[in-house]
Amino acid sequence: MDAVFKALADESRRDLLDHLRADNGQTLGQLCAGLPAMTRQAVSKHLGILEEANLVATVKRGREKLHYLNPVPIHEIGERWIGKFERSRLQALSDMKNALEQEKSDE
Amino acid sequence: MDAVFKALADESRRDLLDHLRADNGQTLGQLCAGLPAMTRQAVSKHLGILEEANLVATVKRGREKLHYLNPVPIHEIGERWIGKFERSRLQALSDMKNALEQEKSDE
DNA sequence: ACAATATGCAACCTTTTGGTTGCCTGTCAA
DNA sequence: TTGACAGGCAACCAAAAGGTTGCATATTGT
Repeated sequence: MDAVFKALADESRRDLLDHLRADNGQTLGQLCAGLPAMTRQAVSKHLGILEEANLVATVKRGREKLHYLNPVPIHEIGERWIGKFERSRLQALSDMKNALEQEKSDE
Repeated sequence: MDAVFKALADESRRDLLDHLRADNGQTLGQLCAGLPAMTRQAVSKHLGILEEANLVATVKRGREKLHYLNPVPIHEIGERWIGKFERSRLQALSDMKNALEQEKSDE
């Protein structure tokens, strides 16, 4: 679990997860295009860390490598500090918040 | 949100959250007693970081300061990368896992 | 008032981390 | 086969993070 938290501690890596969530199964090159402020080697290093933390799974296809977001470790974070009752209460709250924001963007 | 992930990146701070989850509202001194491998100043620093990340809320009572775990930011982590459908699926899986572990410890 | 208790603040040091540059390997298409 | 494309590896550097020591402040009980 330590690797998961360490991996999530960096903004660039969270951005990478965001990009994968928006478009799953991207190659290193594609992800680099989405983060122009970083060299390919830096992105590659970050992906390595995310992969080691089991937050992304990869499939090699020819000379390219596809990256997929794995949500399981993220889900397990909540299991650690949030009780069963608290969870449904918090979920209700954030659902309500989302709904309100939805309404707001509709008007 | 950055502060939250940074705060959770450290094992000692996660331990502190565990201790608070087990027994909410502890003072600095009490928490130190639970982590004998660290000086009071180190624990204090960690608590400061957790407080800044809004993961713990504090109440001053006389000369002591009580620390309470705040689960809201933790819950919001899942909201970022886990979709609505995925969430219920993952929850069902971990509930099943917990149930199986429960049975196992009963026998 | 005063000593003990509970915590806060700041300077300092060591390790870890994010990032870069440079070079190497493997795969595809002409 | 050969050049271009996709990615991997390693050494190195600057910045950030965790931890310690030392001292200061505030509250409590006698």
